[in-house]
Amino acid sequence: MKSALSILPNPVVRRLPRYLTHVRELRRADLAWVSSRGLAEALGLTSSTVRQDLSHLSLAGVSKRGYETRRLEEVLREELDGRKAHRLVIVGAGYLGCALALHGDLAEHRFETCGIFDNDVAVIGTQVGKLRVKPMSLLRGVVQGKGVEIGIIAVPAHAAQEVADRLVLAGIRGIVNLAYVHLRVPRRVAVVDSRILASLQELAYAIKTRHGAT
Amino acid sequence: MKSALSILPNPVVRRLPRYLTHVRELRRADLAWVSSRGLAEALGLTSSTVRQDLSHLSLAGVSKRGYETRRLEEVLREELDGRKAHRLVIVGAGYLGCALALHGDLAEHRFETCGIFDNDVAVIGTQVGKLRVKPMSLLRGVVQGKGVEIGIIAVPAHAAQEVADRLVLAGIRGIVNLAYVHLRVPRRVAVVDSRILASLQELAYAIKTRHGAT
DNA sequence: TAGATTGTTAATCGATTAACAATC
DNA sequence: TAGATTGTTAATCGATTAACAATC
Repeated sequence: MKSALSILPNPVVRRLPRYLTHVRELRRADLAWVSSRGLAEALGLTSSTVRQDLSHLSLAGVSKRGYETRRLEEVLREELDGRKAHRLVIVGAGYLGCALALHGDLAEHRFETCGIFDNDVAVIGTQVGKLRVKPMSLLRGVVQGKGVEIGIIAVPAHAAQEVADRLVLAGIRGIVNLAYVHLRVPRRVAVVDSRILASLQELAYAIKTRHGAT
Repeated sequence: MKSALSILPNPVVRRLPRYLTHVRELRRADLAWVSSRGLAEALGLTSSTVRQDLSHLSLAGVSKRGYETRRLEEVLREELDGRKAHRLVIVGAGYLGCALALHGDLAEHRFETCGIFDNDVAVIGTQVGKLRVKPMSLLRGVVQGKGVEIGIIAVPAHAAQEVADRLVLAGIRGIVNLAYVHLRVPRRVAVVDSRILASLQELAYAIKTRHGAT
């Protein structure tokens, strides 16, 4: 059992949400314990990998029983969602941006949407859930005023780089990029690409080579 | 230069879309050549990695000049999008499903949307772009009738497993899962998770540990 | 107790990086 | 020509898996 603030290897970080979603299922089914073998089989890993991964968390398994699902969910959420809320803004109020703004899961995981922005006068001012779409000119003020850390780019590919530049200028620390373009940003800003088209391409490749993937 | 049908390591497959999107930028800027070093710097890799990656493709670089951007885009698209179209269905006609259905990029990369489905009578029958939302009862017929290979799950988490089951039953070969749940499917079916919440969590972690990522 | 399961160390595997001869 | 850049081999690094003593 290590300190929760040690730096986890990236492959581990990317597996944590999978553990979390599976463990929630187990809890829903009222299972109080799960073994490394059980997790491994459900997620397509080896039990060794599971034990290695979980050894990074503040959690102790119990011989013969495994890990307590309640505690496991707790530490996974703590590791993934952190202790304080993450503030974010969404840029782009098309279907994709609206889907995000209306998506209750984010708030449930301590991601707080502080604004949604667009440059189209036809949508500026319209209501999306509890938010009203704001013009891009107000982006900087909101980011700095509310201490927003994260920007989600939900605009068409051709506009994404410009949006990224404005987010960087506003002082954002990380970007989730949903557009199918490569963004250039200063090194201090972290970017995670999350693009359905890229996922489709990965999947098509996996199918072509007859080979399950996740 | 190897045959394009050799099996690429997964880390390579996941980098290919990034090369592709960057190379398109270069072409737009009318740059005819790019070196491994140029690509590496733009994408945050080493030039060694770039040369290793590209050596898997049917493409030869030229000493002193690098790779021809036109040809590079061509082989990347061939590798990623394949030669024939991939047929897909979207399940869930909420904002997210509609965003996908209306998203021109898919068709441009040879992903052909053959249907959009929902079980809500309020949306069944409504028009989304060129498609009309169909009831779930017609899923199987469409999948089998049109030879659909891929299903995209764009429904709330609590409904995702059931949708996955129906897609599997219909004979789908791969699933892109946008819901924040872990799906259980038979081994022959490939699943790629593409979840914005997981990307946010990965990003939050990267920010926390002061560390750029992609 | 006997058997199952953890936590951890050591072994293996695979991916990334370095290095350099070949080449334009 | 001299210098830059590829393609590839070898070295390094890191992640996954195997193995097993400790433990409940």
